[in-house]
Amino acid sequence: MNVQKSASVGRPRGFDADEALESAMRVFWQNGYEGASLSDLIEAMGISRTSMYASFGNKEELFRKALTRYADGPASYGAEAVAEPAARDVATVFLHGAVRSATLPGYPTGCLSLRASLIGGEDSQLIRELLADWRDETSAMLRKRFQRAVDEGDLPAETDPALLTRYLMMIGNGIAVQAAAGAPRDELQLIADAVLQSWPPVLSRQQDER
Amino acid sequence: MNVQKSASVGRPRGFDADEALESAMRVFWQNGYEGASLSDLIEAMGISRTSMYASFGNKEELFRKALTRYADGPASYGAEAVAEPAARDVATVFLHGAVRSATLPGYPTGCLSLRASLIGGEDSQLIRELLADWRDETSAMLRKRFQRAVDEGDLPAETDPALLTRYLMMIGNGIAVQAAAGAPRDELQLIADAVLQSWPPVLSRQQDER
DNA sequence: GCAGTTCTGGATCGAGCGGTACGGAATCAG
DNA sequence: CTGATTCCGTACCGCTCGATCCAGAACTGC
Repeated sequence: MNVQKSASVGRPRGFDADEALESAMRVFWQNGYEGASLSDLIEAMGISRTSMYASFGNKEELFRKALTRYADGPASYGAEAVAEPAARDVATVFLHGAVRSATLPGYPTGCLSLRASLIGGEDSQLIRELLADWRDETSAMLRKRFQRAVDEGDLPAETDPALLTRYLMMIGNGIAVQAAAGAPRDELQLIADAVLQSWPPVLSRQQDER
Repeated sequence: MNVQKSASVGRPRGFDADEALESAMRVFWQNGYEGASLSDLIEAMGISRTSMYASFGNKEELFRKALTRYADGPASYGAEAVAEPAARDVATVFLHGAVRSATLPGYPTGCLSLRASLIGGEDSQLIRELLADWRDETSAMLRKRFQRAVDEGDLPAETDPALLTRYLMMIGNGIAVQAAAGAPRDELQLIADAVLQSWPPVLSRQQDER
């Protein structure tokens, strides 16, 4: 399932599979799944088509591996956030992580998941489902964490953990889009701080405020 | 520049150009620019390739016309918002419009601009610039409106109109992404109301709150 | 040195892309 | 009816897409 190991016998591999995957991740991050052609990918990876297929399977599997690398690297802030001791800290780490990840120097701006998933023809259906699954995993983590916070009295008893999660993910998505549109890190940082100033948000299902 | 009018002499056009453009808009909305192939488009429009080229020019011009239709129709809430009498009303109309537009029954969820612009190869560079220009127009409208509100004392004197605009656009983008991810309208409505509860946001450039 | 195995680069595949050429169909003015 | 004009459907263009074939290069064990 993982990257094909270079065998002990036979001609040794002429490139570093880890560096090649890093390069592929950046191309997918910049151009999305369909927007990244094989020619783009192998040029950035510095290897030939044949080597890519031998080492990574095909384009779809290459993307899966690049996404795993992304989730464990630049986008690991979700897992870090839920480990925080208080709900407010969870939100703080999550949003600051979103800002940092979306404006990493030397990397494309915004979020790989968003860039790759929003659009596409029928053939990238599997990719969109893969990315939806990944986002659902993050959502589930946050929801359980906020449920725990409610149980512990860390959040008001009437808090809806699922809705609060959606609120936080929505802000994170907005940050990623603005970063992709060219917003500088310091402005996004100020915006994230402003959002955190009114934590927790007033998400009442009962009354309509307007 | 606009849709080629059907001439007075010769064989009359066998389809309604307005209905065809509406169908094309939906396909672009659903699949983005590159994700919508000519075959998809003409099938949805119910016309042949030749008729599309004769009436709309080419794929890029068809998209431009679909975008204009989108901006004047489902996405006209930006222009409506800046006509409101107070800054708070501007934000309210803008966010409620974003929620409504992103969850219109019978239309794709989310925002056409986002779906079409986030990714793509080099050939869709012009399209991304076109969409960036459109978003910049909306930004400029809001910024000027908020500047006026500051001048009129409707907003605190230390408010940065550009940053406040970015904040509002960021929330709108987040709503669109969440809608595209399947969030129901009522949840997004609650989230938008929660954002509006803490209006105006505390966007101080001077002090860092953390 | 020699077989066996693995990696590599170039040529190439079928499919789908956006776009076009062309002849027939439908309508106008006379 | 005739000729001019315009619309429409089919077949096709060159190109790029993801993916594969194949011969040769580079390494290990013997």
